[in-house]
Amino acid sequence: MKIENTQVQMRKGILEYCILHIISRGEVYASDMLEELTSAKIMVVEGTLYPLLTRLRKAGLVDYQWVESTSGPPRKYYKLTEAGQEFLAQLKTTWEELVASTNHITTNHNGTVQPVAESQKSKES
Amino acid sequence: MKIENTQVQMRKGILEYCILHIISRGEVYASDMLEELTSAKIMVVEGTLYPLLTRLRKAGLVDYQWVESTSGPPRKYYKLTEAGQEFLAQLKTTWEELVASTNHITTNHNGTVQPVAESQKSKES
DNA sequence: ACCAGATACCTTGTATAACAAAGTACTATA
DNA sequence: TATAGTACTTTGTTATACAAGGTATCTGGT
Repeated sequence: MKIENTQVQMRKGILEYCILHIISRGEVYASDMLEELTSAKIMVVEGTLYPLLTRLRKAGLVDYQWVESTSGPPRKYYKLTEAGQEFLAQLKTTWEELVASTNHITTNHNGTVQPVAESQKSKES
Repeated sequence: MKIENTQVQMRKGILEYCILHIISRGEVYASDMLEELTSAKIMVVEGTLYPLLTRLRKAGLVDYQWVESTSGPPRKYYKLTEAGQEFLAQLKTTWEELVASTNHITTNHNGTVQPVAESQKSKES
């Protein structure tokens, strides 16, 4: 079990939340998102972002329009749909509850368990 | 894309962190953990917890001993190994950074993007 | 006109992990 | 010796992050 795997797991879901948030603040294209996520120290790569954006679009949470660039190929500028805004609001609740729950557990909300008495121990198998 | 999926994703990784934390506070067996996680509103089921505990043990992060119960079959009481304690410390850092990064993005750390001018828009494809 | 480099987006294959559901095993009680 | 309750295990399914490689468009130099 590598620490990297767990870190990846932790990012999952949060990524979706962060991306919806970034899109909610104004129209952006993929490189904008990558830049913002990277500067916030949330690692993402293209191979993760593009399929995620496709999933969000297929689910009707985001929509995009092609916009020509003055310095390269056209870009897909994304924005939230109405359904996306509702979804984001739900995610916000989920996230906040999850952080609260985690804090509850990790801030030594202690006192439930006692060490097992030697006399009760059975043989190791 | 169902909200449940994203909620599941969000729990991933966090779960591992919470379980290691619970184990770090004293010897517990699976039902203890389920109870604590449930009361903290973090949903888990047996089919998730047991394989996770097996993974943690194979990775040398936790260890257990069989302890006879006065009211049923014997139980596996888990505790952290030294490697598990180090791992937990690393996870703590990862988690805190992730919360900070997410807050950074979601507390409208705004101002990067402008709406796209109508004149720049290309035709929808 | 052509080519190199930069930019933007897409696809395929692999590995991991949560979950549902069904199964095994042990204990106490009637 | 059934029955119920507790504890632990396993199998199959599904979702998704990521690495790596691919396609398409535009600009600037020659």
